[in-house]
Amino acid sequence: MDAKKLSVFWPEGVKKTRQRRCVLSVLKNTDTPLTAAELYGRTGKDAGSLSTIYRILELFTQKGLAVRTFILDSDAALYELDRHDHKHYAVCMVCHKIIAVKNCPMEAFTPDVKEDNFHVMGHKLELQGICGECYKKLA
Amino acid sequence: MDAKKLSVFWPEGVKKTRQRRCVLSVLKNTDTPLTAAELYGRTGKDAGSLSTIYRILELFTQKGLAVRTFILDSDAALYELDRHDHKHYAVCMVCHKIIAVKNCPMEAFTPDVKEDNFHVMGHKLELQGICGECYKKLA
DNA sequence: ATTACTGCAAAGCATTTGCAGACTG
DNA sequence: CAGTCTGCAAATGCTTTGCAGTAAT
Repeated sequence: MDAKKLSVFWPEGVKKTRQRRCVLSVLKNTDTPLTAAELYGRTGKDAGSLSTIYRILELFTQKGLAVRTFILDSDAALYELDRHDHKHYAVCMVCHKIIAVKNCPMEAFTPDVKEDNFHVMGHKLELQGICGECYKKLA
Repeated sequence: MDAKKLSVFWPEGVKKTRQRRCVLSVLKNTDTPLTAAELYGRTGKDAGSLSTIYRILELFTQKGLAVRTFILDSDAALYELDRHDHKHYAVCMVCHKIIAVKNCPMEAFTPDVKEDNFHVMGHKLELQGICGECYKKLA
């Protein structure tokens, strides 16, 4: 993750610091969303204190660099680079692995909320189930 | 909400207390999910302390009487009676009103996670947008 | 009576914030 | 150098828990 490549991402007027570079780098090299704590653990503290990581994640989110999500009944927020690829997730109920879903059911769907005159602007879909590996292990 | 009707819901081996009756009654008469705090406020303290409400909600959830959800970027858990009606929600981005969606896009959809051999057992869908009232108010 | 339930207060997480010092541009 | 960012520690908001007292069967 050399600085040149990262600089492509960098928004105007945002200072480059070791911590921010580090957080961006980790996000760039991960394809599943991470919690702030996971990022903290995964960076060997190069990304700074936990509070700094939270601040950086909020900054990135505001600048449109990252997106924040929540998964199921978990209470920790997940962050990932915004790759603009309209992703959804399947979550394994056994090992909690997170798997990207390639296609989206909403593409050809018009939700029936018209009677309320609701203007749909986006959606969030999450599949629950059991991943192949865990399924095999089941008796 | 007389006791007779509520007793239909009551699971075996669970004691009937004023607090539990009260929580069940409020849930029964509401069609949008509520937070523990909302329940607390709405019951005039008949449902007991906040910690009791949390305990009751967890009990109901374990007994299959209620279901727990999370909405978008909110961090508070929502609870509602489990009416087994496969509901989804549309959430207004302005006033945060929650509206039930009548039909489900997943009915005729097979998600493309087969390559991972993922066994889909359920899903969660949430629409984001602006409700009719808020839309009108926008300049 | 026995056993389970409640209230209170304190503890636990994830996340946010105040402030003084450190670093970027 | 000026303005911003970071670290630390304390504060917050939601939720859980320990314990002693209270109520249900």
